[in-house]
Amino acid sequence: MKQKNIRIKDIAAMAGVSEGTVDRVIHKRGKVSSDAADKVNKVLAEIEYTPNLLARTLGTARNYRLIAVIPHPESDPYWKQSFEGLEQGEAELAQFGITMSVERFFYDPTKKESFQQVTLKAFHSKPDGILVAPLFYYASVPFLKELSESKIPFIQFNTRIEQAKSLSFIGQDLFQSGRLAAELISLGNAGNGSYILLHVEEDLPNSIHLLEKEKGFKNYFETELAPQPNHIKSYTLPDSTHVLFEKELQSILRTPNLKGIYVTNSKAYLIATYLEKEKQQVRLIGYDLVEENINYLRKGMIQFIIHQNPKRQAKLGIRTLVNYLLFDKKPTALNLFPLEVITKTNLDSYQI
Amino acid sequence: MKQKNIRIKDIAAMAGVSEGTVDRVIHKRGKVSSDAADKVNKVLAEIEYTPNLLARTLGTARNYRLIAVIPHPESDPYWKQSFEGLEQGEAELAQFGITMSVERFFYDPTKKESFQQVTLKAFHSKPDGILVAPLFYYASVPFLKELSESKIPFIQFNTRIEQAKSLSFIGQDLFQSGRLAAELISLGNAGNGSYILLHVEEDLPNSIHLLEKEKGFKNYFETELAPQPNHIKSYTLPDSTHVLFEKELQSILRTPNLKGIYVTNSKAYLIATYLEKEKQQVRLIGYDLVEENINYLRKGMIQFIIHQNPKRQAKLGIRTLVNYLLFDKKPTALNLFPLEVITKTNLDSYQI
DNA sequence: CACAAACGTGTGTGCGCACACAAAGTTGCT
DNA sequence: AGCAACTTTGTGTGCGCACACACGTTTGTG
Repeated sequence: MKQKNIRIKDIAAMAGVSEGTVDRVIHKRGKVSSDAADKVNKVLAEIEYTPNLLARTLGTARNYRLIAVIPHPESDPYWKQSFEGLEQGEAELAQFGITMSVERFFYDPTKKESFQQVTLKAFHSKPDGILVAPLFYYASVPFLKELSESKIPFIQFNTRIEQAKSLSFIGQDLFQSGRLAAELISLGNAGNGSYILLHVEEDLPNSIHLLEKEKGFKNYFETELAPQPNHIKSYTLPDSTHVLFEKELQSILRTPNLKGIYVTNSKAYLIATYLEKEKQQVRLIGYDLVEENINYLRKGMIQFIIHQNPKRQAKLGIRTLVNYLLFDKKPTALNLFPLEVITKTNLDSYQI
Repeated sequence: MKQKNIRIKDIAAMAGVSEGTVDRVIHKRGKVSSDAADKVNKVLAEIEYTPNLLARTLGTARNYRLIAVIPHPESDPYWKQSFEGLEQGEAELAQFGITMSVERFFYDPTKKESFQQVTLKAFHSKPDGILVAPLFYYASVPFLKELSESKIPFIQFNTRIEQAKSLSFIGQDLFQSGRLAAELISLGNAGNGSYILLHVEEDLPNSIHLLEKEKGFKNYFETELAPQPNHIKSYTLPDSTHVLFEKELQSILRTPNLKGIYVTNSKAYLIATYLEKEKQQVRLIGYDLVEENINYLRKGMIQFIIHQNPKRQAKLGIRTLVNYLLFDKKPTALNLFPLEVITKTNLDSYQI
């Protein structure tokens, strides 16, 4: 005879008290004599009570309000994918009859002020939980601190502010990401060569995440390929519409013995366009499955894309917040996503 | 004012009938006058009714019995991971108070007879659903046909028998997998060279999945690297304890201008051991994150591992069957997993 | 035309839990 | 002792759905 799932009712019977008392003990609502509490706790210690999540949620499910703070989806295809992840996460909830609204607050990823403005608004609307991509370090610190102090649970994703006491961080280890890029760019290129690291269209001082990648990239060459005399240089390129963009890129491409270029964000396609025009053969590595990158990956102008899976990150963010709010499930503090390597050949297997 | 989630009760009110009638229409239980049915259908057409899965499951949830047919977990670390995936999937269910048992039927992956025996047993126990890894082609075809005929829903994973009418296939595109291996093995190796494809400890004629990989591997060289004069050869190696194993491997490793070896299963570490002993530098590519492979990946003796994520495959298999049985959700016929590329550097990001 | 069978429809119950509220028991104080 | 004020305990209700069952209506048959 199988031991069926144990219900509160069963526990009550075993302990010789009423269901209400068991409920009070489990939820620590007080108003229980130490005598009764002991009896219940004794039973709870023996058996392993796992509440039925279905029943729990069905009965309760008040209206939660979540806020997601991310860069504007139109600012970059990458953030568009995050946005879609939010939508998927929300749809998933609807299935379970959970009326949980996910409001989206967008900011301009190139403007710190825009981020500050939006986070202020988010904070004041007092949501039940927040999912935030804190791109700007100095603007994020006080905001996240405020959240902690007012006990609004929040999850960081994509970029991590370490000292913030978030429920969880969802994203990748960017230092390792840089190391991976270095490994892939140097693979099979025995002997000495020059490698370029490019930050394109970015406000570098404000972007810890890019600097992390740079550190990792250089670290790999130092630790793994030390005896080989490789030259690593990093550059920052302005907006591609800027007059200087082309000029500076041209001079970069004239680096002697240039073996590879590592673009630290999703803009590798800008470089690929150039290489194609000049018919120059250099190994090119970038980030994110955005359409332009995919095209150049297919053509063979980009060899590797490191995929961050923004969609899955956002979806998991929503799911994690829900689990916390509804089911009282504490997530792991660090949820590091795999560093996914995409090539021309396995690309299709990653398309949904 | 927000439109709350629409319930059966609401539909009943809108259509001017009772809840029971709506229920009968939705579930096509008959016993409804065409008059009443029309009214309900009209309402259903206007709104988008999404039943509350929580409530639905809570009320029903009879005891389902699933059977998983996989190679014995001790036969190979790979199958151990599948096994763990089954466990995780089952644990997930328990949370929701769903009493669904997942019985495991194991077979010896090197013995067709063992597979036949186990599948027969599985079939006769008349479960509500089956999850099967059909490694043996000829033994699988009649079994899967029987399942179809007796309307037992089943899901194939890992290996796919195309003509079988399974609910879904969960796994990878093995042809592409071979192509990917070819791309990675040839990367940066300009010019001509010799590449070896190795089937280790396998009963080749019975293993379509390995032949698919071989086809893909060769296809890549033909289509993508055609002008380069590369030599591709494939070999089959016996059990590593066999006297011939060492001898044959030695002769293979003496192939002139040998650039890379592609091992089509999880046994790449056997080759790595050898290369290490002989201090030979050859690019080595294999499958699966089993411990021995991981060690050699860390040492740099194996350059790439293609990861099949057996754990996630198995977990998803369970989940898919549950969704089908409990929620009446039809899965996609083909659920192709990404071909994940693991290197020394991104390995840690894949470890859980 | 009466009465049974077939059909159509509405109501009731339980799934397991959370939470509100009523009932019972205890204590303190005059 | 008597009563208020508090503490502890038990019972009831609803979440949305599936399904059983009872009631009401139509149709068929002798």
